[in-house]
Amino acid sequence: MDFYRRGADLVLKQEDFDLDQTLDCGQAFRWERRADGAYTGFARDLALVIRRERDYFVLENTDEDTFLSVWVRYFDLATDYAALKNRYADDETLSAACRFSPGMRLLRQDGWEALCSFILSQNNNIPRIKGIIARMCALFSGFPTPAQLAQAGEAGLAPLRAGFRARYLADAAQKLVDGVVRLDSLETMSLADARAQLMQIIGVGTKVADCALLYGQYRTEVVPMDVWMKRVMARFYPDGLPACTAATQGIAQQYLFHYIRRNPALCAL
DNA sequence: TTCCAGGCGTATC
DNA sequence: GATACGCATGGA
Repeated sequence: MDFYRRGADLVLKQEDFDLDQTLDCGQAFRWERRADGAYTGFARDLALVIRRERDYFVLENTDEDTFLSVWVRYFDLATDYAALKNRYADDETLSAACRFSPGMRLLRQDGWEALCSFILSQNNNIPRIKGIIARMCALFSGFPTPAQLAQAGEAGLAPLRAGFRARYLADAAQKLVDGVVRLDSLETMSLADARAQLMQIIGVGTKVADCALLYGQYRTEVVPMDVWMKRVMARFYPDGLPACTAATQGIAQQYLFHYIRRNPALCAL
């Protein structure tokens, strides 16, 4: 990681980082790709335009303080992905997945946003998930707080066209407002306790809870088992993920998920 | 028209 | 604990 200020922008030299592979791989739903390849999106309420330029990235209108305090963490720039991929190279399938998207990184998203996003993901497809979240942000002039969603209630969320998931979203919001569910200690809690905490919410089962923990709390030991990962496990890992994934199985999962989504024939029997 | 989508709640065995 | 089914919505 090497960076410097250039006018109003911040220039970043960063290996193992590709915008398409990181921002359009099914982990975050609020980044939009412009025709020129730049991405516009948010970490919490902080907006960013980021683009690739030759051998570096440009973060528009970003100073060093904001970069260091927000974006280094959000893009997980302090983690050595070359070292991770080197370890994963012991496994043939994982090695192929890493070669397929060598610039993928695990985003450290806001916990509440990740929870909402993956509540909305169930029995749904990615373009529609993005659409629902876009309508939600439009309705509330930004990503809504739990209090805003709770006040809107299930009926107030009708414009989102989220279907049966509106009730789940409203329940999550209400339980956070009431303090029944707390997100602030999920990062350090035992995995069992963290899952149990989240699964008090109607519409949050093991898979959604695990996504909330991986993408919203950086619990990299968690592997969300969606239909695609179940296919990957059945086809390549009947005895479980290899030992080389160690405590970062969640990141390994993201390489595998993206690989199989873009190459579904690999799991055809 | 029918099927399917980063699942979950409920009923039933 | 395993399995079957409905669920809102919209694109293929």
